[in-house]
Amino acid sequence: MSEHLSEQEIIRRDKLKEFERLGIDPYPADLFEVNCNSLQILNEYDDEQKNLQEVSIAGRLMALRLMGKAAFAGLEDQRGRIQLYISRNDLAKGEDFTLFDEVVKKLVDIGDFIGVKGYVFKTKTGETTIHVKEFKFLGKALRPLPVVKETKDEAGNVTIHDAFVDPELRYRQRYVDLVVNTGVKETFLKRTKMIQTIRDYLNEHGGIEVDTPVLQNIPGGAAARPFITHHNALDVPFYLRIANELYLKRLIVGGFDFVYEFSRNFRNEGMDRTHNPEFTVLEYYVAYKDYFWMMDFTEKLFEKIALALHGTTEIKVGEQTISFKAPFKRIGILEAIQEKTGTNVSEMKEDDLRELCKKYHLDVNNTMGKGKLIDELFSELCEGTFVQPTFIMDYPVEMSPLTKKHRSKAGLVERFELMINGKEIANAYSELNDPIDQRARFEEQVKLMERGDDEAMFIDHDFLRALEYGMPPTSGIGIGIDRLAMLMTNQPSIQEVLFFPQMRPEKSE
RNA sequence: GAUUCUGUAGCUCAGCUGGUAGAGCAAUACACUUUUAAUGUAUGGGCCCCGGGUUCGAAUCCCGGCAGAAUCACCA
Repeated sequence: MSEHLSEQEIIRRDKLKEFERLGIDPYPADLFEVNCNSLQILNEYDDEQKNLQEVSIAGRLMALRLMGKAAFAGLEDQRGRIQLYISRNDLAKGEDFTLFDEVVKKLVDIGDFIGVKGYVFKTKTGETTIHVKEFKFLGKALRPLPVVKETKDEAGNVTIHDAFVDPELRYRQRYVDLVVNTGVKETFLKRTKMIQTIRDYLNEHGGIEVDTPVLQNIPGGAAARPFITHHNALDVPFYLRIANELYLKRLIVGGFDFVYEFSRNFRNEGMDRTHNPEFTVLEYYVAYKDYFWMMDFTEKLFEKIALALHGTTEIKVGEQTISFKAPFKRIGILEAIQEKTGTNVSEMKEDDLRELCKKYHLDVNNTMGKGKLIDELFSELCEGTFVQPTFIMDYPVEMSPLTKKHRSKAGLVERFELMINGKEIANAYSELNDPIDQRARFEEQVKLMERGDDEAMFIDHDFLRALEYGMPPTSGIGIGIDRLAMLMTNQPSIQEVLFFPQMRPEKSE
């Protein structure tokens, strides 16, 4: 860190010496008893009853207006902001006015932590305020916070002055963003509530939350480039997981009927407003179920989340209003392509599919098999058009090496993806539990790899061994938690729903 | 990875065809016991992202870095 201090930082450091001179510890160790919060006071204070006459509250000083022998301050705690009224006489100890004249008027800065005790009242202008009787300094801020102010016009429209908006500063110094920008905390609290809702729902239905390895010998369960690392004692490479699917299925083999994990996954790929190198996927696997059951179960979950967060199933996302009311629309991928292009691709050969892709100016090459070409057609021409929640069903077998073959449609598998607002939010299937078929599918992947597909899967022999011991029919799903959080909080970028989105390291000085 | 735009005070931003810096808020000092973007008066604060070049002279023009944003490509 730079040794260079700004004028304001030097002044704040000098104030520490003043505290010392006055015998006040600017970083006291003892606890400060808090008996309420700002939101409670604003909600519960009744000027007729004169309740809340002994409140004790602590937080960060975010505004200070000195008025000679009195002062108004804004105190911000976890729940919001409350005004304080501080008068010189109230803080006096006999004839000693040090606390007001020195501490409040000179040494306290915006950003400092303070604790106060007093009674609640309403000012002339009707603002609920704490009349401070006791004042305790709790912690000095040596760096000045950006000062963001709000004004309201007659219509009640809020104007924000000097907003702290530079995305780089906001993400690198999220702690400042959280302090200064109202609404940021709200987004993250909603994310937490969303995860709690999911956990409750899964637990209610018999789900068992588990943890499986992040460091894996074989990065399986998805098609993606992994991060690689090295274990010194064993002198072997390890991969950071790109998915946890194969481990959860091993647990189904082991006799658990319903397991789930919020899995932090890592993929060594590009980053943009919908991709972070580490991201969270919820996966759950339920024995003796198929993908139809999974659709029913999952749409109810989404409806529940919407209700828990917004009290309604209609949610505004950007320009769109999305209805999370179950049931969701269901359509086969081939039907979806036919709907958009007018071409029936179900009987087409690989070369014809490649020609069709070229007709739509899609970027294709010879390493792409039939399945990948269909996937290309769908994701380029169709995916973005599904705004309302829609289950896209029955994918080509080539793209789905871990999925059970369709019970009646040749060449397809029992898989669905859930599209919302033009994005894939979930991916699920009737799990492939035939070990001989699974081995053959892995071998297909090896051939793709030999053709140059750098995202084809590795063979996981231990996983095959597990399947050979027998796995019950099972349905499993993966849900992109960050993307779901973006939808549910109406945020346009993944960085807004991750506390600390990945960024290039700051240059050290 | 490609293209476009951006980088000036703690924060938000001005700064023209080149003449070595400005505003508001914040800070400092004084006044003010119900203010609320408090007010009034005064004051201080800058490696103009970094490194080269052109020039008598560069925040400004040119080249090269670095960092960020937006769009596109790959992916969830």
